[in-house]
Amino acid sequence: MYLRQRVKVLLEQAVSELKIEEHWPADLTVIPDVEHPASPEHGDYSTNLAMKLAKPLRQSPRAIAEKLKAKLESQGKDLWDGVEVAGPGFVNLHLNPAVLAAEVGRVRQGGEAYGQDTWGQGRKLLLEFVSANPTGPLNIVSARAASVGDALARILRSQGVAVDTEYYINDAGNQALLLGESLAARWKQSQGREASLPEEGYQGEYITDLAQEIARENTEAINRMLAGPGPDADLLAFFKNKGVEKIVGWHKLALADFGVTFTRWFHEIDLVMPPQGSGIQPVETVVAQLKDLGFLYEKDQATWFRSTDFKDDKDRVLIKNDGTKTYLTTDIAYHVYKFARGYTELIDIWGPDHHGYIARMQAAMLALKHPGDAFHVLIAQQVNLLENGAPVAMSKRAGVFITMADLIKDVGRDVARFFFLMRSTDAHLDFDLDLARKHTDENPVFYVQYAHARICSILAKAREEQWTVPAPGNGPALFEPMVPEELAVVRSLTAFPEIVEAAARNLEPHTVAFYLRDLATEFHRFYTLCRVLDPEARERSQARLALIDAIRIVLRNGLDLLGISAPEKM
RNA sequence: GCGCCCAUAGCUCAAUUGGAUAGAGCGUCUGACUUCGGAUCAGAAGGCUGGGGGUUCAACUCCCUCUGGGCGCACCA
Repeated sequence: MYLRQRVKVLLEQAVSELKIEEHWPADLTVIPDVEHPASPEHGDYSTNLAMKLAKPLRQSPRAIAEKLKAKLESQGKDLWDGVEVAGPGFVNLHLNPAVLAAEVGRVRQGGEAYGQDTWGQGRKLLLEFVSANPTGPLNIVSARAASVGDALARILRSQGVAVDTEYYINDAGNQALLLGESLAARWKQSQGREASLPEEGYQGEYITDLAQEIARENTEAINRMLAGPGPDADLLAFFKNKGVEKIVGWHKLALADFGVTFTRWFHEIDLVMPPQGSGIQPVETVVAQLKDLGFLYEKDQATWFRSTDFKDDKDRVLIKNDGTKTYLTTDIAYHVYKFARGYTELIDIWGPDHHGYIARMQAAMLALKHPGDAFHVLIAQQVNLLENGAPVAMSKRAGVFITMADLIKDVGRDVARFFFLMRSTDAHLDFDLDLARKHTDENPVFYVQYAHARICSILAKAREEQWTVPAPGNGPALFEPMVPEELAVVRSLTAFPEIVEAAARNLEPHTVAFYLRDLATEFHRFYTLCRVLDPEARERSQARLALIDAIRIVLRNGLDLLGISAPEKM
């Protein structure tokens, strides 16, 4: 049990005892907030419990705080250096430095598992992200979504949540058709035949290149089609299928280069025509369900879903008057299929242009009786690439843009990931390419990695010089009193599990990135002021070796949660 | 016009989800090791948290309103 959890338990015990002794109402339920005060004078932990109880108990917060203080003092005697009531009714808890020192051993004993927890066990979650149309290379927003999704998966898993990740390939709709038409047109043009790109077709140069590539690899098949009964239709379908396959291949490659893998790549087409034995309910089933539930109606020869029953702005068409289904229809079926596979929670990460889409999908999930909190959408906001202080102009339509693969090649995997994870997901992000390219102290990712490498270097030197590094768990405790820099860094170490837990609960991976930067700062400060290997003070040196080893572990574990490497040398 | 997101130091962003004196990085200025990695550290300057009103012990955080930005508002995806 991590430190704060122990404090919470003590607090809960105190309340339940006071309930009896003070005749507090038995049905009194409070969840104690135990937090780190902003100011160190206010202790290691502090709770606002007394203020929260003031109203239901009709007593002054300070009086309640005094009672809590007395209880805590007697119960956790060996934990505290002091307990005090402060301000309007805070109870501030100062930890005994020996307790803090012991945490170093706990970190080292935990090793890779330090920071992991089990409260998420029993949750079965499907995280869907990127899911870009297979009509062109992945863009920068996809890179951001990939960073966030992958980090979230790692963070949630570390808390015991069973997470699968999935990529949805939109290969059954208009966009895929347009891709096929664009490819076919470009190929025909290359053959000197009359053809023009469709109105909304894809114009990028990669289309022309891809068309050539497909033609080159499939000359026989194409010749057969040309000689067949319906060459145009055959060619369209052929180029569509081959094009999607190729582009999905690009996506897989770019993501693999980025260190992002998915449990499953799911094809939209499988909902339209479920493969034999797949157990997938075709999209019509969902339409029928919604109809049975009374949420559908006919208007203007189309079938509408009354999503306004669930707070959507307007009702949505599911089946168009030409008989085909909208994107939403298949997407609803997809999400139903996610639930059908036993996932109790769905999280989707969407691009900024889809936020208007959230309400209708939530409406559908509610209509189909899935609890409102079982489906959650995160928006990965827009990314502006900056170069020489000015935005990099990009136009997807014209095919002029920097792809995810370009970016990774340019700045590297670790830098790209860290930059994306330095911002909260739903905030716009300015990505400074010049800064990202710099391998200097200005680049924040190196600051954190450098701390790790520096520690590894000291540990290597210690081995070289035959220092004994105390074994995890039973090494000498840090001597007392610890200097302020040591105390500060140990406090940061004890906060790590709390940070990861909060990041998982709130789906905010960026807090881990901020934490790591702060921890690196604490270490660098400690390093500057405190010599680790000092022949004049062997015992203290051993304690400090244990300390930096604990820091190393937390830095590595934290970087790992973000999918970023922890180099031993730089 | 309607809906959602955003507005915090010169710039880019945090703020433990309603907690105590709003914090970092970059930039600017001033400093620091003869020794474990200077990709480092210390200090200074910098703020009416866009404006106004409200809710309460407590508001950057919640509610209302105004201003200024972004994005949506398809029988596209």
